[in-house]
Formats: sequence, C-alpha cells, structure tokens
Amino acid sequence: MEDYRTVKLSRRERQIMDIIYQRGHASVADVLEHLPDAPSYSTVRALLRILEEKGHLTHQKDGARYIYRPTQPRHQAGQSALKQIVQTFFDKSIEKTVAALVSDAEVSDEELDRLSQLIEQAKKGDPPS
Amino acid sequence: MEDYRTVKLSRRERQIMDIIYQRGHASVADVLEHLPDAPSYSTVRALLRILEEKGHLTHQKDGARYIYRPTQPRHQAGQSALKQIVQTFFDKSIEKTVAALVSDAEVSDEELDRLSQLIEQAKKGDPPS
DNA sequence: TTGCACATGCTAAAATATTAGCATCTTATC
DNA sequence: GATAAGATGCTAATATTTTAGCATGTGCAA
Repeated sequence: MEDYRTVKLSRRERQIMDIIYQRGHASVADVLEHLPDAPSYSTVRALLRILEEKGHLTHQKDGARYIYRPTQPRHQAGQSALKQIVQTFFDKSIEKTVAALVSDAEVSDEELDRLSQLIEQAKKGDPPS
Repeated sequence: MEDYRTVKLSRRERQIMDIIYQRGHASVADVLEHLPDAPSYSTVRALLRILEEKGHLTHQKDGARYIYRPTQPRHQAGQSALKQIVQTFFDKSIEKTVAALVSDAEVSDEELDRLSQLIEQAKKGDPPS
C-alpha cells in the first residue's frame, strides 16, 4: 500500500487529494476554492484529469458538472498516511504518537475518558495469540 | 506552523526531508541509499543544496563530507504533520485517530497498558480551566 | 608530498508539473 | 427550441523540478 502523500504525486496533486479526502468528494469549483494559492479553473481541471488517469480519483456526473471521489477508501488512505508519520517522526512507536496527540492542546477530560474506553476495548476485543 | 509535507516542497524534496527526519541526520550517501527510485549522486546533492537554500536543512562538515540536519525540530515537525493527518482523514478527531492507531495491527497488551497510563497522566497533569 | 578516493561547486540539459486559452457540449429557462 | 450560464475537452506555452557532467577541493595513506 503506497502512500500518495510521499511518493509519486506532485505538490499540487497532493494538495488536491487532501482536499478531496477531507471533504469526501468535490467539484472543480470546490477544489479551486480550497486550494492554497489558487490557480485557474483550467489548471484544476487538468490536475483532476491527471489524478483520474493515475487512478486516484473517479468522477460521476451531477447535472452539468463532475463530482470527483477518491478511489482508495478514506480509512485505508488514512491508515497508510498515519503509518508513514509514525515511522518518520515517532520511531515507529504508537505510544510516542499518541503522546504527541494528547499533549497537543485542548483535549477535554471527556475526550480522554473516551480514549481510555477505546483502549480498554482494544485490550478485550483483540486478544493476542 | 506550516507542514512541509503538504505545501511548497516538491516530491523529491519531501522524500528527502522524510528520510532525514527519520534518521535525524544524513550524508549525501545516506539519502541516496534510502531514496526510492534512487537518482544520481549529483541529483541528491543538488536537492540538498536547494533544501538548505529554502531553510529546511543545515549542514556541518564531517571530515570531507557534509552532514545534513533539519532546521525545524523533529517533534515540532511531527506535531505539524500529525495535525494535518488528523484534519484530512479523521475529521479533526483525536479519538478517531487513536482508534485507527490501535486498530492497526500488532499492538501488544503491554503497549495498550502504557497507553492507558499515558492518558491517565494527561488527565491529571493538564487539568482544564 | 604525491596520488588516489571521494567529497563538493557549478552549469546546463532533460523531464515533468503547472498553467492558460479556445472550442465545444450541457442544462435550465424563457 | 433559442439562448445564456457554466460546465468539460483538448492543445500548447511556461515554469519548475529533476537530472547529469565536468571541474575542483579535501583528507588519508604510501
């Protein structure tokens, strides 16, 4: 499973993929609106076409326009991206990564409680060997 | 705090930054060795020079050769990268992100215990309001 | 101190990414 | 069904990235 965020894709292509993953789907106008240093309409269309050619996006018609969606499921792309971050910045340690997440800032006690539950469930739900 | 992984840098530049962040520091040969679809020695040197010009790397001499290091601290770059992932793939939810982390695969019970402790500490150590 | 191995400095070519423009098609509305 | 608004298809120019090559410097060992 190769990570589009670090391999193969150009800067603009990645920016566009990120926008579409964040939103779930997007029209040309949507992408244009959210792209940093927004280029022209034509430019965005060209990039979307390329991303489709490369197999990262599909489109379907919605009235007169196209709606683009990722071909790889979001959760899968997320896992892959996360793995890459854990490897690059946190010595492949999930613990260090979670530490960074919870130390970040405004994590409420309620959220911390839910995290505890989450981890307890992981212990029970997925017992080793 | 801008994320070099999504903005500005080209594909090769990002790949190189990732390698250097993962290793902490690297010589030209180190980078070359770990770069996917490795190009020539000259190529890597040129890219390192550009990254230095852009302010993302510094070098120091070690005998005859250069050792490159990131200018932005690793933990800071990690936070930034993580934040970007959380936003793009997990609806800005730390909970969803941690869920993805612990569901990933081989997370031992010991590690889960340490995660629990981590979260308990976060609760006590950083009380709200 | 000379020569070799291996490093960098610099310049420029080649490939790729980014962009815009014009022609054409679609949809909704009058 | 004519038309205007707004979408895509296609082609080509421009900018940036990626690459290699040759000249030069550095350190170590004979």
